[in-house]
Amino acid sequence: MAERAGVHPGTASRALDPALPGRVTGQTKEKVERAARELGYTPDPAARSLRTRRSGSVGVVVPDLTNPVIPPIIRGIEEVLWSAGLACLLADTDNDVEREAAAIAELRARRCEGLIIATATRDSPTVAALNGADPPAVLVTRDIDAGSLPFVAADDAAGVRRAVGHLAELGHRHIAHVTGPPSLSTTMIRSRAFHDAMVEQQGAGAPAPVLHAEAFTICYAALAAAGLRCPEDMSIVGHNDMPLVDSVQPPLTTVAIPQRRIGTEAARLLLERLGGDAAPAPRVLLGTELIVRASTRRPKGPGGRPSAAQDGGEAVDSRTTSSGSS
Amino acid sequence: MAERAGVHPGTASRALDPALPGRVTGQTKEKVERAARELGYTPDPAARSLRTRRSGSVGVVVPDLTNPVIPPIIRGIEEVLWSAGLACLLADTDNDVEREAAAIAELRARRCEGLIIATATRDSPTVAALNGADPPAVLVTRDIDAGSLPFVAADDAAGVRRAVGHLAELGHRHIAHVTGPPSLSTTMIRSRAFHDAMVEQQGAGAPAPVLHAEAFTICYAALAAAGLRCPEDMSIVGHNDMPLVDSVQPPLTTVAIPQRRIGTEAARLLLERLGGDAAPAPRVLLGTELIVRASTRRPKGPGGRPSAAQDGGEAVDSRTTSSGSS
DNA sequence: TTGAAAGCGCTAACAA
DNA sequence: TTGTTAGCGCTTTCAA
Repeated sequence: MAERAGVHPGTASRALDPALPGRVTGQTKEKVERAARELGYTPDPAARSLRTRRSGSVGVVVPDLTNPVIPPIIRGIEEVLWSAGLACLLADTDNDVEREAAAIAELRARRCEGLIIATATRDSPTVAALNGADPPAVLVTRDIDAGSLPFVAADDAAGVRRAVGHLAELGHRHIAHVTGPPSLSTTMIRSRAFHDAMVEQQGAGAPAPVLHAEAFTICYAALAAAGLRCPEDMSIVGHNDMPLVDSVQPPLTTVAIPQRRIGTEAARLLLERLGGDAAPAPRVLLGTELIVRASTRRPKGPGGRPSAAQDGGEAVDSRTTSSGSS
Repeated sequence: MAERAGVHPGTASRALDPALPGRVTGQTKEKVERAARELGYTPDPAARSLRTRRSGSVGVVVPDLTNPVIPPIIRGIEEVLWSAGLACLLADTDNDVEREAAAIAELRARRCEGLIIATATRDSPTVAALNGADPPAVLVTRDIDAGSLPFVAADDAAGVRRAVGHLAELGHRHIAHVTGPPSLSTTMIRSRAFHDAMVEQQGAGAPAPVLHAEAFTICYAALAAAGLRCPEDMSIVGHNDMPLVDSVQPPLTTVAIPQRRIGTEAARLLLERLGGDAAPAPRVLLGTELIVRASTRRPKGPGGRPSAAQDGGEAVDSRTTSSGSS
C-alpha cells in the first residue's frame, strides 16, 4: 500500500498515525490516505501489537449474562472502552470459580491490556492475585475481602438503609432481610447495613433476622405458599431494578442501582490505570434510588406481621435518592 | 524460555504444539513444558497471529444486550466458540445502523476470523456486503432480504401458527397480531405466518389485522388504558420467553424460543465455515414451544371481543412443541 | 528429532 | 519531512 502511494512504509505508517500532528506533509498524508482507501487497507493489528506491545483489548468477566443486572453494566463498559479504541473480550463464567480462573488465565494469555471482573467471590484467590499485577484489573459489583483492587458498585448500604427507613416510616416493626450467599461481598455489605439500620431504628437489642437464599430472586411465590399476601400481610422491598418487576402483582418497591454508570465508571477507572495513573485503589460507590410501588404499605394493626426487605427486582414510580459516595 | 529449556526456539514451539504428535522427544517435551511452567510462559498471541494469519477471535454484534432475548444466545455462542479456542469480541450497536456499520468495520479491521450478527435489518447494505466475503458471517434471529447468509433463528412461523391455533381452539374468532417494525425479518415472518394461519382457520376473506409497534413489548398497559381486561375481555399470547412474564398479572401465555440453542447452532455453523466447509448458506430454524398460562381463555359469549396474538414475553407451564426444521 | 534461518507487517530510532 | 534499518516473538521450511 505504501508502494501504491509511492512512499516508504515508514512514511505511510506516520501518515496514518493520528497522533503527533505535522509529522508528515499534507500532500503525503493525502496520497497515503487515498491509497489506503483504494486498497481497503487497514493496518494489521497483529503486526502492530507485536511491535507496540499493546493488544487493544480488555477482558470482561461476568458471572452470568442472563442476570439482568449485568447487561446494562456491560453496555456502559463497552461504550467507554470502544470510544477509547479498546475492544471487549467477553467471558461468561456461569458463576463457576474454575471457569473464572480459566477465563482470567486465557484473557491474560491473550495479553489483554486490562481486566474488568464482575465475578469475584469474597475469597477468590484468582482475583486476589490480580492485586498489583499486570494487567490492571477493576472489580465491579462484587468485591474481595483481601487486598485492595479498584472497585465500582452501587452504594448498597445506603440503599438498604433507605429501604429499612421506608418500612419503618410506614410503621413496620418486624423486619427481616432475605439476601444471597455469604460468599459474595454484596451479601455482606447489605446484611451488615441492614443490621446497622435496624439498630438505629429499634435499638441494639431488637431482632434483625437475616436469611440467606441461594440466589437473588423474588420471594412472592414463597410468600403465597405460606398463605400470606403482599402487601396486606407483609410488605416487601426488592433490590436491583429489573424489567417487569413494576408489572408483577403487586408492583415491587425496590432499591434501584445505576447499572449503566457502574459500567462507565469501571471502564473510566481502568482507562486511568492504563494511562499510568497508579493512585491507591479507589472505591466508587454510586447512588441508589428507592422506588416505592404497591408492595409496601402501612401495616393493618399495630404489631402486625413482619415486612421483608429483600434482594432482587425493580422500574419507575415514586423515587427518592440515597446519595452515593466515592 | 527455549533458552531456559536448553533447546532451540523452533523446537520449543514444536514441543508446545498439541497437534502433530511425535514431532519431538518425550524428554524434550518435558523439558520445554517445565521451563514454560517455571517461567509462566504463554506464547505471544500477536506474534503467533502475525505468523499464522489467525487472530483467534470472532466478532459478535448485537442490537441491545438489555433485550432479554440476547444474553442466552450469547452464552450459547460463547460456550461453543470458547471451547474451540476462539474468543468473542462483543459489539453492542444499540439498534443503530451506523454503529452497526462501524462495529463490523472495526471487527474486520481487527481481523476477526468470523462474524456473528444479530443486528441485521432486512435492507442493511453493510450486512448484505458480508455475503460471500471474508471473514464468514452467520446471522442470528434477524435475516436480510437480499443474498443468502447462513441464518439461525427460532421457527417463528410455526410458533405463530400454534398460537393462532391455540386461540382458535379456545373459540376465539376475532384475532389480531401486534408485532414489531417492518424493517425486521422477524416481523415479516411472523405477520405472514399470522396471515396464513388466519386464512387456514377462517378462510381467505376473513380479517386478520396486523399492527406494527415500535418495539416488541407487553401490551397489558394499553389494554388497561382502553378499559379492557385480560383474559376476561381479550386473550393475549406473547412471543419470546422472558423472565417474569410468568409472574405478571395475568401470567402470559407465550411462544417460547430456544435462545441458547440459537447461539450454539450459530457458533457451530460458523465453525463449520471456518473449517472450510463452503456448503450453500443453510437456514436453521429451531423448534418453539407454546406455554399456556392465564392470559388466554375461552371467550365469554359467542362473537366476543378480539384476542390479540402479540410479540414479547414468557416461563414454565403447559407446553406444546412446534417442531422446527432445518 | 533438532537446529538454522527466514519472514509475517508493522513501528520507532536514527540518518539523511 | 522522508528513507533506512532493525526487530517485536513466533512458526515453518529446509538442512543436518
